[in-house]
Parts: sequence; C-alpha cells; structure tokens
Amino acid sequence: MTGGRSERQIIMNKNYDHKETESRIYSAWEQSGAFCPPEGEDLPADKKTFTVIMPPPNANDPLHVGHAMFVTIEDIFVRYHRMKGEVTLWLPGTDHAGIETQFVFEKKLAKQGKSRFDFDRETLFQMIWDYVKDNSGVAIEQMKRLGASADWSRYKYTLEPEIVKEVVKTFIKLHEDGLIYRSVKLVNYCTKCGTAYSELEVDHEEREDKLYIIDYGKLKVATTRPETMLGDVAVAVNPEDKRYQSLIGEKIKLPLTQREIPIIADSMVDMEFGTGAVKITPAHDPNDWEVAVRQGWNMDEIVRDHQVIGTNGKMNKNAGVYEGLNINDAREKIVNDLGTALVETKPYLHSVGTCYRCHRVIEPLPMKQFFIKVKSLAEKALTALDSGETTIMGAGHDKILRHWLSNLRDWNISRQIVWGIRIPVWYKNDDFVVSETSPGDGYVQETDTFDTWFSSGQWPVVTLKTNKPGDFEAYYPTQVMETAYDILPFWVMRMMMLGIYMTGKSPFKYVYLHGLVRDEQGRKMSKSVGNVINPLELTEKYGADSLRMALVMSTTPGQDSATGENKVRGMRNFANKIWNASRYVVSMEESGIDGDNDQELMDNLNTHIETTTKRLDELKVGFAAEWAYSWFWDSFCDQYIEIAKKGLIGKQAMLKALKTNLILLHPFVPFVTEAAWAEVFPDEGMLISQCWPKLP
RNA sequence: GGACUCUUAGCUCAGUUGGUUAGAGCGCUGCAUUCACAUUGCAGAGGUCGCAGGUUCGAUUCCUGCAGGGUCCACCA
Repeated sequence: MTGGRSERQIIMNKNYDHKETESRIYSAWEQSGAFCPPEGEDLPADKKTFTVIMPPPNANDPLHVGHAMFVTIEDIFVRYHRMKGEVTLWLPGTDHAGIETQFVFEKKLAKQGKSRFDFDRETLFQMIWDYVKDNSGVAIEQMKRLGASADWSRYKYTLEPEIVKEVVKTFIKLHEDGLIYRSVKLVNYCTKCGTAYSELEVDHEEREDKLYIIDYGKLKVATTRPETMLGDVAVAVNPEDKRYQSLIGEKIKLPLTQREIPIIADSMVDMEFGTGAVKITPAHDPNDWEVAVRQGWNMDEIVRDHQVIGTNGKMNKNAGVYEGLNINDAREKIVNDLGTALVETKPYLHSVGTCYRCHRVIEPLPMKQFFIKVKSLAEKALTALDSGETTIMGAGHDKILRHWLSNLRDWNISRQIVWGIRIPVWYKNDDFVVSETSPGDGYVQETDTFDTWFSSGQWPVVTLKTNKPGDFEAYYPTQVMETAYDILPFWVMRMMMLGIYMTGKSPFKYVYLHGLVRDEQGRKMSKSVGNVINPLELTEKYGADSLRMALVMSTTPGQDSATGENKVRGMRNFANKIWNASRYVVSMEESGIDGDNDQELMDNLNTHIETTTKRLDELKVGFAAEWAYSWFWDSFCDQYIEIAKKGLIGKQAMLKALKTNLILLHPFVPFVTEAAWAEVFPDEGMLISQCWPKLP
C-alpha cells in the first residue's frame, strides 16, 4: 500500500459480508438503547411522538414473507422518524390467535389419535399454553434478523394477565353501557371445528348441489336441503304472487310427518325462483329466521320444537325417526322416503357458506351467544374517516371499509373453544352476572371464550395502557397502523370501533395497507404450487437488507407486489455497491478540488434530501426507496465517483455526500449502511442515531 | 347482483397531485477487465402508456363508455 491511503482500506473487505455484520450490528443497536424511547411519564406533553403498534403475529407461527413485508415497511417508517428526532416507539407483540392455534393444536392431537373432547378445559388450555410457549420466541428472533428496530422491552402478548384484565374491563364497560346482549340467534357454526363464527369468518364457495322440488299438497316448494323440512314451520309465498294469493292463510300437511303448517306471505320470496313457494325453517336458515321474527312468532318455541340438527352435525330428537343420522344420510333417507312427493331433482350450482378453517359447510344453528351492538361504534368510526382523523392509504380500501362499517351486523363474540380469554360472565340458574371474578357461591363461569379479534381489536389501547407508566398518555393515538389489506374488516375496523369507544380517539392517524406478496410471476404463493418464498432463507443467503429492499422497491399501498430470488439478488448487489462506494471514498486522497463540481454535487444532494424526505413524509415507501436507490447508484456512484477519480471533486465533498447518502439509505438498508458508516465515520457514533439531514 | 382494483419495455412493477427525449429490477445485444465494486462499467435494442370518445394550448396522468384480468362483498330457497 502506498503511503497516502487509509489503513482502513485494508480492513474493508472487497465484498460486503452480511453474515459477518448483521447479528453484531443488531446487538449493538439493542445495547445502545436506540429502540427504546423514554417512559411516557418522562416526556413533556408537547414532545412530538411517532408511534407504530406492530400487528401481532401468531405466537406459534414462523414468519412468512408477509411478515417480512410489514417488518420492512414499519421499520422504514420508524427509523426515519427516529432520525428526524421524534420520540419514536414501535411496540411489538404476539397474538394467541384463538381459533388458528387451537385448530393447529387439535391437528397435532389428532395425529396422536386424540381429540379436544378427551380433556377438560383447564388441561386443554394448559396443553396449548405449553405448546405455544415452546414455539413462541421464534417469530421475535426472526423479526430481529430482518432488522426490526422495535422496542422489545415493551413487548406484549394477548394472553398475559394485564392484557386479559383490560380486555375483560372493556367487555364489562360495554355491558354497562347496554351494548352487550345475550341472545339466541342463528350463528354460523362449524360442526367439525365445534365453534360458532362471526360472518366474517365464513367463506363462500360455489358448489354443485341438487335442487329438490317437493309436493307439499296445495303447492310445491323448492329446496336444496330436504332434511330440514322436518323443522318447517310454514310455507311462504310472495304476497303479489297471483298463483298463490288465494292460499295465504290456509294450512297444509307436511309430507312425512303430516304436521300441519300455515301458508304465509312474505315479500322476501322471489316469484321467479323455483316454484315461488319457500319452506320456512327458522332454526336452520337465516332468511327463514328473519321471516319468523317478522311474523312475530315465539322464537324460543321454534328452537325448542323445530330445531332438527344439533351442534354435533346430527339430526336431533325433533327429527323423530331420523334422530342420530348425520346430515347427508338424513337427506338421502328423506329423499327416499318422500316417494312420489318428490316431484323433481335437478342439478343446481350455488354458493354455500364454508368454514374458513376446515372448509366444511357451515351450519346455521340457533345458539345463545354474546353479541355486541355495533351500530353506534360503527357510526363513530365512520365519523373518524369523514373528519380525516384517520386516513386509509391503499387503493380503494377506504371505500371498502366504509361499506363494511355501513352494513355491519351485530358482532357475535362467543367462541366455543378454550384457547382464548374466557368470557367474564357467571350463571346461577337462568340469570347471568357480568363480573371479573365470581360473584359468589353457586355461580358457574361461562365456558365460551372471546373471539380473538375482540382482544386484538383493543390492541393499540391495551398494549399502551399496560406498558410503562405514562405510555398511554404519551403515545396514544398512534401515527401509523401498517398491515395487510386482507384483515381490514377483521382487525382495522374493530380497532377503530373499540379504540374510539374506549378512549374517544381513533387509535391511528394513518392506516397503511400493504398488498399481498406474490411470486416472481405474479402468482399467489401456495404450498401446493411450491412457489412459497421463505424470508429466512433469503436473508441467510443474501442478507436482510437485500430482502427488505426487494420487498419494498416499487410497491404501492393496497396493491399486490411480486418478489423472488432474482430481485433479492439484485438488491444484494446494491448493498455491495454501498459498501464499495464507501470503500472508495474512504481511500480517496486529498486532491485537486474543483469548486464547480463540489457545488453541483451539493446542489444535487439537496434535491436528493428533499425528494427522499418528501416521499417518506407522504408514506410512499416504495417510491422513496426507488429514488434513494437510483440517486445513489446513478448519480453518486456512476457520475460523482467517476468525476472524483479524475481529481475534480474534493474528498471532503465526497465524504459529505456519502454521509448524507448513508443516512438517507439507512431506513431501507440498515445493516450495510451501519457497517459502512462504522468504517468511514468511526468517531461519530452509530448511524441509527444520526440526525436526518435538513435542507439549508 | 354490488363494489373495488388493474391493463405502461420480453417478465414483474413504479410513475412525484397534466407539461420538454415515459422509468426501475430481472432478462437481452455489443464492448470493456490489475486502477471501489464482475455482486462491475460503458453503449444499445425494446413501449401507438388496453380500446374509443371527451375536457385542455397540452393527458400515461382528469372525465365517460367499452373490453379483458384480479380481489372483496351479497340471504336467492
């Protein structure tokens, strides 16, 4: 080496080695305390804060590429605002994911030839708890590998006692405010999973079934479910239908049982469809339930006498001789037994509700469940959207959310599973008491648990309320909620409704919805296609920075994006470019300076700062990443370094430009920029804690 | 049936609130290799910005209609 060159050139390897740097740098960040903003009570009231609550991944799931996406985008926001000097909190956590987790656990049990019914609820809960405990921590470690600069000292879990206490308090408050009721209604029940769902958890699938035309004597009815005719309480026709007007009010005898039922009029009946006459089975069809309610019939009696299918998916005692048969067998037998009363059978394509977990047909069944009256909550959420208190970023999803909020039905929050927060309701005889603890002797607690989304829906509030002193006051409401658009109605909508209910303020200013990550050909990733990319493998191979950059480059909120190994490899090259440009600048000799070139560099640098800052302020991460990438590569490397090689730009100007670039690039590619920073500016502290450049 | 969204280079996608030669990654062609980086550089090919109208001095960008793809919602028995 010649005398003028820096010693550090010898130290800096020719290629950037992420394996050597990443874990070391992450530890240094953690130890520096940069992730952890002060406790809320230490903050002056006027101090500007920037808060992001992390969408809690399932505690027992390894990360998939969607998680990598949210980690990347949120980490970019967080690092940017932290460097801008705002008090920045990124609060992480994990979710117990009630049904998901219990479902996975039951699969495990099934492999051992066991089922949930072999255990009492306490034992089962404990078994799942231990199972989740064994797996938890995996997600956290993986997020750290991606560079997530979250405040782990404030980590929260949905089933920890403090959180459970807050969630229960909210339920009690809702009850006191008259927003909770317990009622028998038709709920979406999966007889395989053994629990009810809200309507959001029901998928609709096209199925090829049969439409049966059955002769009911004075008229014929069309049905896809003949087995439910045992529970018929009426036949309905349209009041305008001339064919049947004269029959309204008359009675007919139900085939098979000869039970007498009335012919009624209801405008819900479509004259064009089938025979224009509908059998009314309130206990097994949502429409029919509504008809019965409109008729003013006694629903308790209907359920008592005319529910013919039980929660076990079998015909019950009201089904008489068919008792004990499962639904399909009962259907077959009834169709047989109908004999000549069965007029016609034709193939019929229609959509049926299926369980989003196991894809069995959902059985609408009357059950006593707890519901939240959502109307007032939804209206306030709509107001928050109208006033701009909360803005949804992501192609068209603002309208979708409004549509949801405007058409919402009461929310069934009871789930017949053990893995969750047990509903704080106590029974003695027929009465129930809502209470955190047992109200006294002889009371038995409800065995149902809350819908997972009932606790997740309170996440921004409860994670801050149960955290460090003063955190809630200092950090709520938050600035950005970043998540995938597919959980907009499940989660974001509920957070808005419950957040406003609990605090009077919408929990976040912006909702940034990222799209689904697809494979390089734009196909949906699926295990069967075998095109699922594993974020950890790619991180291992190319470095976290490369994966982050590949995920975020050229993405736009609400729109799906495509990523694959080629893209990641290209971004690995970018990381190496940063490293080598730094390596060059650090080795430059102090040489001839041309004032014009220096000035032009500084002017362009200001444009760079201005544009990157603007795009990040507008939450356009993909667009910002694209700009920072090409400015660095095309301008700094390909133009200015080449000029500098000719001795036409001074080393100091190049150092300044490099410094600015490392800062501007840091939110996107934190590891390599930190590593290069340590080489070029060893006396200036860590890059993560540098100030974002201001324009002159 | 309703809503949303997309249609830009071979592929996957950006496009700074309408304005001179429309961009990136990967791929392709040619040249260059002790001189930061071959995980490179230089040069280049490649686009009627889905189609048809409209607004405008001017539209990839705004409006309308149409076609095709995708997604979500919906109680038609």
